[in-house]
Amino acid sequence: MAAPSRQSLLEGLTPEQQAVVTHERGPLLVIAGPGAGKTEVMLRRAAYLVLERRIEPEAILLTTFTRKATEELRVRLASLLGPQVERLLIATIHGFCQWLLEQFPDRHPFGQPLRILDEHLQHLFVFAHVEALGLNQPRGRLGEYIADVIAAFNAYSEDLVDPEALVVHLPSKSDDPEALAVAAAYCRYRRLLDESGWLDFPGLQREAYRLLREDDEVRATVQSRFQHVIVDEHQDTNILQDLILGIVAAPEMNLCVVGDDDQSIYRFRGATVANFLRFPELYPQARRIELSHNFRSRRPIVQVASRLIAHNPLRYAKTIEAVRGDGPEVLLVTSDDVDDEGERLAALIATLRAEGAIERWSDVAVLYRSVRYYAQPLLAALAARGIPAVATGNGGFFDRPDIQQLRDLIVALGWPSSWRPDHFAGPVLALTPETVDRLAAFAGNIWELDERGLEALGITDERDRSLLAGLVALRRRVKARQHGSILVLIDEILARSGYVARCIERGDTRAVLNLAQFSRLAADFDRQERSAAPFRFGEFLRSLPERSLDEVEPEDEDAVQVMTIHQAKGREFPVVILASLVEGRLPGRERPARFRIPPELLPQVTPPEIAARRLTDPEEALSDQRRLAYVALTRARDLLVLSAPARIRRQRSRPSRFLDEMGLTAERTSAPPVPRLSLAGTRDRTRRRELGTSAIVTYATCPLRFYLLYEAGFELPAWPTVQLGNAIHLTLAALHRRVLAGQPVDEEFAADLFDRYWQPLSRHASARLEGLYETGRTAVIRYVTNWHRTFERIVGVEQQFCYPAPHGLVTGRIDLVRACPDATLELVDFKTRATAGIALIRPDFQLRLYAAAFEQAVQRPVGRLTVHLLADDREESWGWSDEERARIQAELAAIWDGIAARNFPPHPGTHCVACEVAAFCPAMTKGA
DNA sequence: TAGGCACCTGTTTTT
DNA sequence: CAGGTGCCTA
Repeated sequence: MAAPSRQSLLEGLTPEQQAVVTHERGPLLVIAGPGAGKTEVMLRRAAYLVLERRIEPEAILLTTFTRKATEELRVRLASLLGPQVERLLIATIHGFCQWLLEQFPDRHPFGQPLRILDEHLQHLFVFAHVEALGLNQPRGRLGEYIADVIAAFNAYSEDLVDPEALVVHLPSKSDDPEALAVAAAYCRYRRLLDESGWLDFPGLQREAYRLLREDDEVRATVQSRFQHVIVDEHQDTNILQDLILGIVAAPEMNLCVVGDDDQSIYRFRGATVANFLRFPELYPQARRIELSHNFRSRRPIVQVASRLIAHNPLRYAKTIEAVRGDGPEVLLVTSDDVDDEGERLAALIATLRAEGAIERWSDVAVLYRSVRYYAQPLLAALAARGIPAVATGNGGFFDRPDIQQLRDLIVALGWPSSWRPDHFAGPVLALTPETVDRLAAFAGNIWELDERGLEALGITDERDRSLLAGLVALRRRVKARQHGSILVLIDEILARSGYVARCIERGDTRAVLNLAQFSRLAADFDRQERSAAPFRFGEFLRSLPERSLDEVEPEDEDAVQVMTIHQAKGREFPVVILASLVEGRLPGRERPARFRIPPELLPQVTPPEIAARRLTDPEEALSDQRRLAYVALTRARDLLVLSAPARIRRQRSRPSRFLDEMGLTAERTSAPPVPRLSLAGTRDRTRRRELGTSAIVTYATCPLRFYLLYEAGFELPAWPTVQLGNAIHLTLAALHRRVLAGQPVDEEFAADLFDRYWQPLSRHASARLEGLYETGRTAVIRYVTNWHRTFERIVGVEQQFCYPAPHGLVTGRIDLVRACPDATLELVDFKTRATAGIALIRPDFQLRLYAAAFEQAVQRPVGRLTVHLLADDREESWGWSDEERARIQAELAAIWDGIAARNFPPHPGTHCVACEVAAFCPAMTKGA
């Protein structure tokens, strides 16, 4: 691929955009309004630094807000930079902190690998330690209380509140016993975390900040590596994050922050637009560039939005130019109350489609401040008209009957007295009505029945009987504590009932996605709670805040997009309807956080006036909501519809003050005329994505397996053989690294390494695991004995690569790279399975894929591809030719097309015996 | 203008 | 369930 020239990096950009790309050194503030093309400009700047200024890619740090955004940046930058993109650090700020801690494992007490509490794990952690934290007297529901407490903990951490100082000084500032209890709990929480070696998300940042500040060597290393720091979405950084970035960029201050003060909507989570607004004050030498062309929205939309946001007192004043020119006027839909509003909006959407203003339902997005609470009337009205809609942020995960039945079954397996007859009647088991009746009439203990007993009960259906007998057997395993994990129970129930296979067969992808989410929830539980006790799992589920989990929706349907304004951020739609513009909803009533930090207790890093304003100023709260409305308005490309009900339900209410501020009056109107739109070129491009080689190989063997594992994201019980594979993999990687470092290795060293990597994985001792341990240990020792002659040829270990294929980015890691006598490279992949199992995973395809990707990335010819079969103590090799390169590229393109077309049929074959999702597969279960 | 009672309503979410 | 709003009364 030819590298883009300076010319092409600047092509098609406005002079302001070009100035951002070519800015030489020193702090740079980029104020980028909506639709200003900021992502493209940022990426071109990064590419420009590498290609024109000859900055090493490693010297560039690019941070953004979400992981999804980092993926998008990586994929898009790959088309400018090629495989070099791998060498830049593109990460969320959390990701950067994690990277930093991993770089310096001996400079902090959190070990390696880091154990990070994600959202669910943090909830579980607090839930598991309620009593130790002194929080066992919750006010209201336990789940809500834990959520509030966690919010307080995270706020304390991110504002660098010293826990000891908090308990000492809070009593003089506050007489709220609850707040005092939470402060004390925070102290214990921090101590518990430290003792157990877990890091929560704020802890990750706090620890990175501490290292950067207190450890001169870490700071010097990091500062000398990153000569350029580019920060996306800077208006949504919090105080701690901004401090971290400031230190990293400190020596030369090549700190480029990109953002829009008008789109800062994460205040409730600790983000401070002040970081962005104070940038010129903090760095007086900073250059300031405004990107004020809007390439997205028609002029009336830009005008209305600009008029609204001008009412915010603290902002950079800006004039935005609507490049796309004039368009239809903004529509105002009035209604009696929120039920009426739903009706009218549904009718409007139907009309838009009927009159050809839009071509697809998904051209329309309806935005609410809260989908959970506000969207029901619209969803009902759409459903009544048969208009498809997806509502993200609906909180309805546990409303699904299948999820309920699965949950009830699991709890009942461990705690039979929780069993109620109606738990039998659900879609997962799908028992016949007669069976359900018989079971409901039965007064005894179902778990004590065997197959004959079930027959005696009058259960005649053979499938029902064997399914129930299977559950009884499972209950016995649980009772004997032999089941291992909650994940095993889910897997067994889904496999025995055939529910997943039935869902796949009738195309119910929604069910599959939600079952996968349930499996992830259980995997989190298993990771934190080693008890595997169903009762505890039930308690955990009950402890989750009400409606805190969304029902997962399939993305690919053509459906009206109903979502929260927060979720719409960064996206665009031809038609946007901003609904429920009524006082009390947008703007809503400000409710202060349950546990507040007295500003006096904040450490000196925060200017007190900012701390105070962020937390308490009602004017700032209103500004925040105005920004929220602004974000919503500016999502629209062609048509913006505002909807203002006269009341919420019965109580009188007023139309949102924001309507006045936009210069619109909420006069009652009849149905507004529908304008004609020309939507040419407004379609979202299909998202180019990043795929690992293992995912691609999986698709190549069986698209359905790929779907279940990588699209739906099923968590499955770890098969013992997978444990073995992991341990061997880690062992060989460490062994090879040592060889590469020029240090001696022998059999004893290899065996010790294996012991180290095996032990943490074996929780339950069993004969099976003992056998696997012996197998692994032997294989590793034998490898050193018989293959040490190849060690001198090792030139790369666990070599990462990425390959910008035409359809997306392929990433992967090669176990081992050896030099060949003819100066070509040999790529080696280690396999634990015996030859019989090997044919099933297409190692030749995998290695050719590696070769195609790797030779691009390192620009050295690959001559030989090798699979090392540890179980058989032998290697198998292939050559690598132009012909094969062409073939693999064609195959890769076909795979990518298949994934993009969402084509996921099962591909049955001999490999199915080794497939962990065979029991979910219609092709397998039908035959059986 | 203050006080009391009835009635209504009910954030946002990423790492 | 709990806190706030609005209406009514004194």
